[in-house]
Amino acid sequence: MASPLDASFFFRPVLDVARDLLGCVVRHGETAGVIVETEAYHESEAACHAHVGLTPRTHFLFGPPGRAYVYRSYGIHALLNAVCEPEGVGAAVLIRALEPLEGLDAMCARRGLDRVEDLCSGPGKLTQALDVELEHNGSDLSEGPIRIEPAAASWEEVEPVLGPRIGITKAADLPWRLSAPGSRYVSRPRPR
DNA sequence: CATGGGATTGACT
DNA sequence: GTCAATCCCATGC
Repeated sequence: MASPLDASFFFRPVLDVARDLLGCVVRHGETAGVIVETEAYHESEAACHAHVGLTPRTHFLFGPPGRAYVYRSYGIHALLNAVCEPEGVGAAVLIRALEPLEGLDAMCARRGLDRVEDLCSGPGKLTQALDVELEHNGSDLSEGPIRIEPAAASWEEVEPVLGPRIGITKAADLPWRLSAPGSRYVSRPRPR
C-alpha cells in the first residue's frame, strides 16, 4: 500500500481535488475501496453546509485541509467528506461511492449483503461498509484511522463523467458530481 | 426550548 | 414509482 496523501493534496480548489480523488483508495482497518464517485461542495454555493457560516456543525469544514468531515444524514447515515482549500474556507469533497478492494468479508458482514456492487455504491453505504462514524469527524486523513492513498497512474487519463449533485434542493444545477466512466460501483441514479 | 429539514437507503405498491 | 425511519443541528420564539 502506498503512503497516504498529505494535506497539500487537499490544499487546492475543491473541484480539482474532487477530480483527482477518483481512483484513490480509502482505507479503514482491514477494509479499503477505490473512489469511483465524488461531489464537490464550496461555501460560495447554497448546497454546501458551510454556506451558513461557521457553526458547531461546520467547524471542521472551515478547518485545515486533509481532515475528515463526517456528519449524520437523515438521522441514519454517516457521510464522509475530505476537507479542502485553505483553513478559513469552507469546502469539502463528499465521497459517494467506492469499488470494494480489501476486506470484502467484513464489508458484507457490516452491510448484511453479499453483492459486491451493493457494498459501497452510495455515500451512506460506504461508511457502513468501512465502519466510518461520527467519531471520525475532524480526524486527519494522513495519520488518522481513515487514510486516503494516491491513485494508480492509469487514472490520470480517465475523463470523469460530470453531472448534477444528488439529493440537494439548492444549487442543484451545478455539475459537481464526478463519476468514473462505466464503473459498476457508482450510486444511483447512474450517470449517463 | 420547540420545531423542521435534510449531501439516504431499503422496503414496499 | 412512493414512503418512512431517525437524529443532529440551525433557526426562531
